[in-house]
Amino acid sequence: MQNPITEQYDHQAVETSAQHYWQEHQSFKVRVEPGREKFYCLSMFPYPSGRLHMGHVRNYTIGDVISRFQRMLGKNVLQPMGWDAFGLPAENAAMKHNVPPAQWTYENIAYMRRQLQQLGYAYDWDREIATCHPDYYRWEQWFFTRLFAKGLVYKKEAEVNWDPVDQTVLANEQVIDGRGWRSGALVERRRIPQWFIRITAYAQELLDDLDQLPGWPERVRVMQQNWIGRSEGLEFSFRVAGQHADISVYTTRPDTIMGVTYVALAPQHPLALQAASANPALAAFIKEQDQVKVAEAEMATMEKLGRDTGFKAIHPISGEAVPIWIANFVLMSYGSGAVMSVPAHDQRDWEFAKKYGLTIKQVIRPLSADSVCDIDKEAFIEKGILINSGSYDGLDFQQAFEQLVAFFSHQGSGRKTVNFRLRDWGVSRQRYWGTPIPIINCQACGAVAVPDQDLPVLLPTEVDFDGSGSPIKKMPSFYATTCPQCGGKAERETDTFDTFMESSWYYARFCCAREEQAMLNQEVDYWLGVDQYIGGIEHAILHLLYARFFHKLLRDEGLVKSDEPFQRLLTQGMVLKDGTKMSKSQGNTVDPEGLIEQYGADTVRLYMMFTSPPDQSLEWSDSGVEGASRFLKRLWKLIGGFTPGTVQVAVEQLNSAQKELRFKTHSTIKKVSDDYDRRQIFNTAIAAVMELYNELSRFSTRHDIQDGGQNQAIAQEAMEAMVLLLAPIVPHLTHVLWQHLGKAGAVIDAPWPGYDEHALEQTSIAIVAQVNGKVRAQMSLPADASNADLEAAALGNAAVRKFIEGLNVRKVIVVPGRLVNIVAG
RNA sequence: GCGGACGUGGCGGAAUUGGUAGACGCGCUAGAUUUAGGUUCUAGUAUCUGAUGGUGUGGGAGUUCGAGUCUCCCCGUCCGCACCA
Repeated sequence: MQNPITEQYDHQAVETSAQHYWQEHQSFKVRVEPGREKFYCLSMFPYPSGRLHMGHVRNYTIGDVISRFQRMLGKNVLQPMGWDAFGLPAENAAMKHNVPPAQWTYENIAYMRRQLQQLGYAYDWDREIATCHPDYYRWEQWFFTRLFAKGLVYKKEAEVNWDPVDQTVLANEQVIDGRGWRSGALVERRRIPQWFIRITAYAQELLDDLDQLPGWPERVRVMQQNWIGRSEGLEFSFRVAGQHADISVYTTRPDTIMGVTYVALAPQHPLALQAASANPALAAFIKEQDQVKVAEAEMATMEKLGRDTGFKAIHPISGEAVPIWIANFVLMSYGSGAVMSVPAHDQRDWEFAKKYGLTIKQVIRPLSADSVCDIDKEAFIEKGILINSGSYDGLDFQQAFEQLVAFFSHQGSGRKTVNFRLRDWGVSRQRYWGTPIPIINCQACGAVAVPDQDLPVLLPTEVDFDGSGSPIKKMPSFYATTCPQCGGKAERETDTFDTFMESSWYYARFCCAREEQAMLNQEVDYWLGVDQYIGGIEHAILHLLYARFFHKLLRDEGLVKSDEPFQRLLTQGMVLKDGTKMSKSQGNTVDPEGLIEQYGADTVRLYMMFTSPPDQSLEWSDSGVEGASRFLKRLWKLIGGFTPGTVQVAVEQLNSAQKELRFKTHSTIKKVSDDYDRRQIFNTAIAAVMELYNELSRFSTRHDIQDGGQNQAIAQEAMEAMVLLLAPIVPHLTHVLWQHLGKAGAVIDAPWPGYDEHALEQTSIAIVAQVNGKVRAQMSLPADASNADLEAAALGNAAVRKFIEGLNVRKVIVVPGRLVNIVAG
């Protein structure tokens, strides 16, 4: 290999040289090393859509910087990469370009893998995973059959979008303005049997264990908390006058029960349907509400609408008869699809009551005089003291809650209930390009799991893809089979799994990616949990919740030992251009490949890390890339043009200029180390190194840094620090410069630099003198000056005296090492 | 509507524990080199003022010797959830 040290920075030569070295030495291949501290750094794996976009580059650069930093700290770092390879885009591409989804996917993977390698990411490619490969999805099928045996999965009917022309199920994104995206036909709602996993059985644990995740951003935890949506309340029933059926309701405000003036039903509620069967006007109203629900955009501004059913409910305490209404704001999918309505103390109930002239009865009064309570203007929704509630008068919320729960429990007509907003996870997709669900349906035996020895259920890749539904639904060679239990004729499930299934456990499979005999092996005990996970905020809820859930399922199957998969989470911000998200549909993308060609991978990496903190959005700027490139050229020129010497730094012999530069070097090491490790803010780390560069550059114009003495030694120390501190961000350039500085071994194997406390000690420090909080003078004082010395220096300062002349000094505040503030008046 | 984050030069952003606001980079201005342009280098660059100095972190109040940072109210932007009983 040609020596890439040339006068001009040749990024191509530099990057080829470094990448060759890593490949030859298998630098990033890792194995379990018991007793050695590990670090597992994972970036969310990409969908192989064809080419990398800037969002990928940002995500993977952040992960690579953290990985390389941890490696320099001496840890055994696992950084794997793979492909979230199943999904709808492959099917769309198949139809558009007439190429089988498998071929399209594998071609994209090959292309994107090369792009990632160009960027110099330190991945252990021996662990590469593609989720569409049977070696991967077979274990997902196996695991599903374990859950099936435990009763953690079940089948029930659920709604899908049905295109009556194409005779196919549509994903939500394929429904545009209520019509199929290809046929343009009005989409219908159909109920078909689908598989569900009981995530609700883990709802409480998923909520509680958020407390075990201090390394996650607060907002992600809050989002998950809201999504799980736990509430405590009372569940009880109303008898319906003249009917057998009761109406079960759930309330979080049992204290307002004496204020119930009507009961509201969801349009789909059984009693609503019963009332409609004898009343065409009601039936029409219900049908109308069903249609409105399809157009979700209108939900936001929807007016509250309802109809009286004519039925009366009997209040369980007062025995009073109250009307039963159908209301469009009551959801069939939450609670029991019916609510007790207390218009005085619930704003929705209040609006509804006002509109239809229903009674409003106040039963709560404010606790304090500050609260505004005007039932004529709006509902009073705060908790307070009960009134107009018979024997419950005078109680507060908590007392009323307990007494009412006791009352209903004693009667056997109600109980305290915990409700979750979280629904069970529907995993069936009526799609081709996904993991086949390993179930055989037998007329006699019902749903039977595919036995272990028959796994995997292979997804045929030689398919005729015409786009009207999944091809395997039309392939008897796939679905015709026999029942594993009775041996009779049976059919396979032709649905495939939601692709969130694959991404819910890939982090664990990376620990033992080539294991052929099991889903996971004991290597996961060494590598898990993931110490640092990096990905987009758009996955804050679904992916991260499903993966947490799956981890608990794996734990309960004895496959992993911990409760949570991801210890520390970094959610990187979007890449924007002209103020909006960079995306194909916006037509404002910048192709990373062209940039890498023009400027090199290091410039692209540096720019990405320098422009914004990782969790904030990044505004694209072409001139910013130029700036990053300029800095690397300057660095190259300074260090590449320097000849390293053999003289050691002799701390005791330094003059003040040398001491100053050395102070800068070591304070930079200290600051940058903290930025990488604790703060995870890289733009300020780079800025600090730039400052050190500027100082060294100034030093080199005033002093001969090739003097064979201390100037050279101190300059060299600064250069070595800069190379090491930038190594995680611009690994190629620093690889070559490290060699140039005459160091043995590669920079990736160099230890992270420590700083010398002694170098941080200063003999004199700058102190600010303030008068009444305003800066009036800068003073240079000995570092060991006492508070009294500082005060005396400030009071004696000519500039300060001008401002306190004729005033009484009332107080002097001394902040050691920083400032003196004189309060005078 | 509810929940969360945020608001600092022409721009991206810095100020980590309440202690010199504007680090670093971009852009811009002037000069040097080269000169066809670009590159590179040097100096300057919040704002008002001739200067001393005054003003300044969305607006208003407050706490403090001292507030970009803490408290309250208002305005605005972004994100999430969308009638959750």
